[in-house]
Amino acid sequence: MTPPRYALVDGNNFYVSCERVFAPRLEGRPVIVLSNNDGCAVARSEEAKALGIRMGQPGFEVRGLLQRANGVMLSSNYSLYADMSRRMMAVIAGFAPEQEIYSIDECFLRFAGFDHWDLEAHARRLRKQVRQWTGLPVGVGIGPTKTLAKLANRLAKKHPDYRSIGVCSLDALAPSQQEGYFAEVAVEDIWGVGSRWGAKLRALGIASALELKQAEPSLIRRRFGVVMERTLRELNGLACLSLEAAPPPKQQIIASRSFGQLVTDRTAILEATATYAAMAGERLRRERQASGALQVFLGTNPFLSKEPQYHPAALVPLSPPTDDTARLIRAAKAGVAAIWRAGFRYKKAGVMLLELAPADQRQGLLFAGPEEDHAERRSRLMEVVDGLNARMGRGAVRFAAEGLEQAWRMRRDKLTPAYTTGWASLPVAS
DNA sequence: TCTGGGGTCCTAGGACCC
DNA sequence: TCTGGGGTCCTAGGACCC
Repeated sequence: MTPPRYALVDGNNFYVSCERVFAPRLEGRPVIVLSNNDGCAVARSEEAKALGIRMGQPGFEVRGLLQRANGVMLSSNYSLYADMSRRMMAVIAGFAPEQEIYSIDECFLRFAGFDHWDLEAHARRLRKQVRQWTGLPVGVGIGPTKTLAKLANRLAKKHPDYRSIGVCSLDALAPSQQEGYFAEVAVEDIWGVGSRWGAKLRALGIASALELKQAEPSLIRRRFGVVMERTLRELNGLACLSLEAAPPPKQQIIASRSFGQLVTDRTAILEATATYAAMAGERLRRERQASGALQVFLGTNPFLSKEPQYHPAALVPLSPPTDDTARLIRAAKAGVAAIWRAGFRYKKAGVMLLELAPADQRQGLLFAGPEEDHAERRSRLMEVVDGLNARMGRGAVRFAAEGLEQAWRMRRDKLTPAYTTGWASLPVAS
């Protein structure tokens, strides 16, 4: 029996593709989707890439270019992408016994005991099905390890030999053919090699996937550590990374945002951090965890180098650990009280929940205060709040501390409708 | 005017202990 | 002439991912 095969399936230009499903006017034009606060490009259509717009490039830098090319700039519509992702992942799940959802637009599949299958043909059917049922284009790469599946996926999407098919299986290639392709892949395009390591590898004369594959493992281990050595071994077909079908419990939860405008007002900071504490709390309860410590952090705008900079943080212990938004907000306020200073223009604030542990294994207190006596009622209250917000939209029910006006909220000037998750925004076919 | 947010893992070094 | 060695825990920083 041959060893298992891995596939990596991912959505092409995922956020842009999600938008295009519901807005045919975006077809054939340069389109970019901006990060939160309408900051930088996080997704680009092929036409936008052809214009030279880079990943992470600030929106204001490309506005003119995009306008001249009849292009479109959109705010990110995260609830739309999350919903489209769920649909896409569900369709893909029907094609393999094991699936690891790796990010909003990618998943790994593992095929063990599929010796007599034509996985490439299988992947083509998968691709067609996803397109038909969700409207989303995906690419598929297949290989004996996750790293090789990633590399094959890259070929499937970028290489002229594969682009039109959208599927690439390394198994279909003779070793010499594989080497030819590997030689064409830049070393920083390998999964696990970023720009820093890429530069260091190049300094050692290792510039392509082929050269890393053929490098001396002990040298790589010594200079780059165990992670890179694993990458090297995976490139050589030795599976070092397993499929994680069930996501491990989170170790920390972060909720943070940049402000729409610079903030000098203490009340605004308090409202914002209360809002982030509530967001983090909601995620915490969804994970069925409780937090033993909360950290609040603030920051000025590091791009304004002439302004005084201040990036404080405060850690507030939560004893006993909690998943109650009211307590998280109280802790966040205490944190802000400790670090807030007048005279700075703040750009960003956030809340981190740390020391997470399963909510049902919380250690009892020897001397329980009135707080604990109410724990049962509190957790029922939070359930109701979460339920209402899930049904009626985030913020339908919220704590007064989060503020009403929320003038500090991030910019989302170019937001598309909630096509799939809001009744009022359902597209109408006529 | 204008530059995101949310995560993980590894390593080195210091403190502390025996 | 000449200052041990090893283990654990914690933290900060650096790298990576999407």
